[in-house]
Amino acid sequence: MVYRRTHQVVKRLAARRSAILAAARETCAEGGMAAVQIAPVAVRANVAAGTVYRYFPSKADLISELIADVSRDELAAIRRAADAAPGPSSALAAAVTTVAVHVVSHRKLSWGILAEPVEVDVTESRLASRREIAGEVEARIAAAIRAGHLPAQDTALAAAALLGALHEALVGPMAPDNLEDQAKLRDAVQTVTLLALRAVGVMDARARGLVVQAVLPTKMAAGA
Amino acid sequence: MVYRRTHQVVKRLAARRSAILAAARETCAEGGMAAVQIAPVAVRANVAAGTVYRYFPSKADLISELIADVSRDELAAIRRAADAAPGPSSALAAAVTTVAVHVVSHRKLSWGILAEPVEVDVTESRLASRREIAGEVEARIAAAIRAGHLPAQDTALAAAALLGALHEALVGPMAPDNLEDQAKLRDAVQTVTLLALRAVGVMDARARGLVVQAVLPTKMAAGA
DNA sequence: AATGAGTCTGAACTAGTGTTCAGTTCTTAT
DNA sequence: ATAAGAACTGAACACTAGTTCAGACTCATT
Repeated sequence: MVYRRTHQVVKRLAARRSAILAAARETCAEGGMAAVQIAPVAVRANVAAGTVYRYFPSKADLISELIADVSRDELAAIRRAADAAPGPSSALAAAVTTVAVHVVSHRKLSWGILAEPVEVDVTESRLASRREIAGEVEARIAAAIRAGHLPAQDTALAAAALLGALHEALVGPMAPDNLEDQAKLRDAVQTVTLLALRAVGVMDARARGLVVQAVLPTKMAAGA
Repeated sequence: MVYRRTHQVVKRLAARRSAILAAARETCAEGGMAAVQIAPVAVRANVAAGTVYRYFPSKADLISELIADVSRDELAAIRRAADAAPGPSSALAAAVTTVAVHVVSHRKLSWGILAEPVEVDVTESRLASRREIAGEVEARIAAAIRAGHLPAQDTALAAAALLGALHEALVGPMAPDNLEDQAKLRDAVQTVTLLALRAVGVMDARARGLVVQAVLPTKMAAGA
């Protein structure tokens, strides 16, 4: 007798896998990466600890997938925002604003995905995630340069620096902790976006205009 | 009979303490923070594991002191460089350049001090360290603003963003890994310093001049 | 219904390190 | 020289989480 997975079973398995990943994501959003331990995640996903290992070979794999997952969403949001912009400069501004809004909206999650200490080795996955996001930003910078809106420069270094500025100022340990207030949060996003754009050579006055344009239509409390 | 510590003994104890800290520092510089474990550090300092605990209550304390120690040196170097500059703008450029040169010269150590995962909790100490450095940079930014060389802005956020840009571009996982080459390393430092200064509003042409001035006199391979 | 393959459970196992402490060695003061 | 306090040693201990696995359960096939 050959046992064959019925469609229903396949769906259930997929659902369970998603549930585990979702539980990990929620746990990370609430308590940071340190809280993402097998036992609590399993409880949250309504499975036993051992079951997690039927879906993910190890904790490192689970977290790596979590990172990839979150990055995928982030990247999609960046592309959507940038593609909707009228020109290369606004596209760059939109991309940067999107990142800024995302990280302030889910600070613990972002911190966990980006930089928070983890016991297991997820450097590979984090690196890939950063490369994806940085690559997208780099492409937008390059486009703005080609359009003559920015001075020629090392786009890879510029993209890395730009993202580093956003992250450190908005989600790092130095980030202001009173960002509960919507107005202040908005201010912070605008200020940092402005800084980031100036860094790559957008003229100050022009940058202000772009940032205001880009921030206004963005939903500040955009869901995951 | 009262045992009293003789001067010689006091000196030996202090020397041993320093030796342990130095061993920790070297270990971190070579293998990152992950390599800073009690046993290896003890071996390197020529003491037994237990002895470490006569000088530091716990590993967390040891690492915290290490972080404070490195930060102290860094801060001193920044102040020295900035104070030697002729005006507020050059002082800021000198400060930024100093940070850039330091981090690229000791990348593993910097990464370990700044952000590398550690098992024990050293967030307090890292936060303090960042606040010190950021505070100094912030003061220099504020001075340049007062002198009318920079537009008014949130100096705290600007300092955080500026340092974030340097760190991410030069020591983070995205940093180019071919920085062995002195020339490329120098280029990277210049490029990123330029970006950082532009971010806070230094005009592009002026920034180039300041950076060249600041980079030239700096010893690229400055010792710890 | 019976059967066997697939899946789930959760207590037990494992591994790697920080930490302790009884015994040893060194130093000081008489 | 000797006693007592201080410092040092390093093997043993403890703790924390990730991982495993034998048995229980569920589901597809005949």
